[in-house]
Amino acid sequence: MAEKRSYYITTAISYPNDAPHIGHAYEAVAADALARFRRLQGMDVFFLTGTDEHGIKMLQTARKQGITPSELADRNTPRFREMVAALNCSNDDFIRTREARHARACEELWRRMQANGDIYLGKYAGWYSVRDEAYYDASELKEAADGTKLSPQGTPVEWVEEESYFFKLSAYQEWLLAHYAAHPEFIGPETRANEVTSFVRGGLQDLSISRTTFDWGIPVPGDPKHIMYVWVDALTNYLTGVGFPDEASAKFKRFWPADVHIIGKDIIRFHAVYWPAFLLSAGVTLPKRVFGHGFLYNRGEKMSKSVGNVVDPFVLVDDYGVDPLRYFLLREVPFGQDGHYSREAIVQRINADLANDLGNLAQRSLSMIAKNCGGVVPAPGPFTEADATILAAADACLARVEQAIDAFAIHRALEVLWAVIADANRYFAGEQPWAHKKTDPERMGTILYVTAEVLRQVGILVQPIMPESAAKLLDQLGVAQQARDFTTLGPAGRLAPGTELPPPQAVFPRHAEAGPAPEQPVL
RNA sequence: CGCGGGGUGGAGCAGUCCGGUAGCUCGUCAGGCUCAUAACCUGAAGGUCACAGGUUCAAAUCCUGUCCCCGCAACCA
Repeated sequence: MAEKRSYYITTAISYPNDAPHIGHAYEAVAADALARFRRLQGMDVFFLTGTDEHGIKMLQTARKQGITPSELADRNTPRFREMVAALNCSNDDFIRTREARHARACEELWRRMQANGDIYLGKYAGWYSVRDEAYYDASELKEAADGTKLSPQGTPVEWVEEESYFFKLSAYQEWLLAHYAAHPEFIGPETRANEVTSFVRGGLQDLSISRTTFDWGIPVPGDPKHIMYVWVDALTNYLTGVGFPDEASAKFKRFWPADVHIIGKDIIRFHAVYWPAFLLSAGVTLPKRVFGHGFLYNRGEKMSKSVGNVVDPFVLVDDYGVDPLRYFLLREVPFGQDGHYSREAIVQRINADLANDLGNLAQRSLSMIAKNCGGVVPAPGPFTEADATILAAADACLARVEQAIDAFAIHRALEVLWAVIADANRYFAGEQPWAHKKTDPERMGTILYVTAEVLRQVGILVQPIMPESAAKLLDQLGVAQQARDFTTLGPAGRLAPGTELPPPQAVFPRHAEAGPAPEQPVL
């Protein structure tokens, strides 16, 4: 009995200083689809998400609202948990960085970096941007019209002097470059890898990794007036999630190193530069990949509360349903690139792809089976060339979809499936099963069988994207619960003639938008 | 000279790395079918591939320059 391969996938942990928005939803859904895909491939998957509750921004937001940071975290973290649930994500754990297990992990990581001689106490004097949570070199600064200094990102900076621990990041520059060269798959997509490489080539400075100006965070071991820099804290969640520092634990041995960290493109630097350096210093194996997805824009505009185009993921789920929303996000936006969303685009996808193409194919074939084949899967006669061709196309899907998923091209995987769905609609129209009803019922049965078999395979392959809808479709095809993983694809799991089918029901109804889209831009 | 992405038929995109008949989805128009969720199938119209030079037998694709748009920098991943 071959041992199952393990697969550890994470999202970035969300910053709960405000309610979740569509960007969080997008990342969670993408990671979930990947996790579900690997499970169906037979892998032993661990999927982690959570919230990053420390950091000075939490402190500031809390102060503004007149509450403590822990109250703020307690108020917002549940919203993220609920969002993940509302999106039907299959995460195996949900980590909060305030948990005791996480402090243990951070402390241990710190001690090891220290033991390795990479942490030293110094004095930091520099231009600090509170908003960016980062120090900047004087040469990086810009000046505003009124003469005040701004960070390269345009945020205000102030001159700060404090005692601080430093991490010898500079010592890792060459090693990082060598690592990128030796593992070109480490950073994806390629454009992000190029950015990171050129950033590292530009030279790395030691990183200030502690603060003494506030106490919201994890204290430095042995020097508790220092609080760990929020990124040391946040990145370590990936280790905490699988049991670090208990490296002997079954979980840690099973799942570390992570197969992939799914993150937003804006935090690539932390994951592709700092994180591997920390881990190398601490003697912990590096994650295999870091993948930065793109951003979603509302009709080409940045979402903004003042413009009124912020989209609440809960509202989208209510309006369109979880599965259509998941499908839209993963089909419309090439994974790794930026994308746009709008109500029109979502409705367009739902109606064209889900209702017209897939839903209608199921309906037209299943209703004929219900009416003309006594509601059981018909026994096919000999296959014609057309039958064999469409079956072969369906059988070939798995390999092509796997290839796309391996490349993190989720949208391509869906393209592959929808190409087969289009072929099947063409096949159905061309073979005209209804024309054989009276003259050649066996031929009709064969066509319906072949169509249903194509639907079975599509249904199985689309489970990671739309778990509930795929389940409904497979129910209607009489596919047993235990016959829905990828080993049943291809000839191995052909529909069994004679299987009784439930009365067909529309799986993907058309969506009629009530009234004009509310967020029409008036520009 | 802030950083990054992009300008391809009405809309949104692929193709650009590795030059060689310009492709897809949606929309439009015409036809077909009638099993089906007014769905499905077929066909058509529609593009000097931002602009200007250059290299080449040949450029959307390579080189140089120019113009324009968008995102980051603000309650963002």
